Amino acid sequence: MINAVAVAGPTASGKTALAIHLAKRFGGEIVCADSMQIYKNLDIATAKPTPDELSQAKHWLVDFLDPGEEFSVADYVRLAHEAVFDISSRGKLPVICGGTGLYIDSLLQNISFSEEEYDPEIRRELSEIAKEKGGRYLLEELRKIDPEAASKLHENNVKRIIRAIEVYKISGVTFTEQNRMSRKNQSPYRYLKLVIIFKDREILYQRIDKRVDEMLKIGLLEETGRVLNDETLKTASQAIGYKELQPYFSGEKELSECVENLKRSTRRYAKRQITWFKRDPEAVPIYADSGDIFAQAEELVEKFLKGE
RNA sequence: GCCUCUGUAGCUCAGUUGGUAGAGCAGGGGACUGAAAAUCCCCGUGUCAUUGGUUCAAUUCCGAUCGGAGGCA
Repeated sequence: MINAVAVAGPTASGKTALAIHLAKRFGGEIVCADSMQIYKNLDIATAKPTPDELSQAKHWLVDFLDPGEEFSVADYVRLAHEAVFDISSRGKLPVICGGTGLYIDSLLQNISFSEEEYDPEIRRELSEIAKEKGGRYLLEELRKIDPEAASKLHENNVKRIIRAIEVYKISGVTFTEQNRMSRKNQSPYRYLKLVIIFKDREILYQRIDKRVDEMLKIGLLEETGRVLNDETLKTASQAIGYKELQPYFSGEKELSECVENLKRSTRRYAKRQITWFKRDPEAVPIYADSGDIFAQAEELVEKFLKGE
């Protein structure tokens, strides 16, 4: 079994600083678990670790992918396993840090993803059908092949319906069955998953507002201008920041209004992250509004490394 | 000082020809296996400013008081 520590939590909760602290304290290296910080050139909006922070601990999977490239959990898990194995093989402690719950859990729980099991062509066709006949129709199609998956999806969630049908069309295995299979391989990790919690959400929201203002000061507008001109962007164009500021660049809205929207989007994102993290019974909470998260985390990691 | 308008959910407001009220936004809860910073679902009780009066019944009508906005001088 490989020991690994994960630092999770909502955006602006202080994950980056905590992970660096733990890496220094326990001889660790950081593996990023953030779906946006992986991209090159998107620095400010993604709150990527600064050059100074990057120099304090070795980081993996940050700032390495061209923003024109597509990326998915499957890609992430493959690369992250490699990184964790590499770190561990040299006697260092892998510290997985990021806000993308799906990535963290898929890695730690060793969810299996087979090769090449997605097809943009099928997605395009299915989304055409959804547009013409509606999500309800697609959902009924799915019900014929995988009633269990269909029962869990709402007709408006076209993206998920499409994915479930796609899996069956490509592999002949239902989405439900495929998910079951994906959990068959035991995890090679013994892990401690820390989650930063704010009991008083207002405090987190204040930090978010402050950080957005800070991003604007250090050049978020310039970065956004560059990003908006780049039409090759795929996944990266979904990053919070650029899409909220876009109406300012097109002259449709005042900057102040866009900034408010950006703060709101970030708050809502944080809320979704909180929902994700708090349902995991394995997560160990550390409380950010009632004390020193460094000290709390250190103590927990020490115990974990000792074997309990 | 006088006149007019106004005071209803955190905010902006609607409404009840008198039977204790509802939208948008904000916010809250939840789902989540190849786009996940994405995608999707669910959630509106609040001293109807305060205080008297009329009434079987007042947030709704009347008076006073206290806020706010505008006008006159």
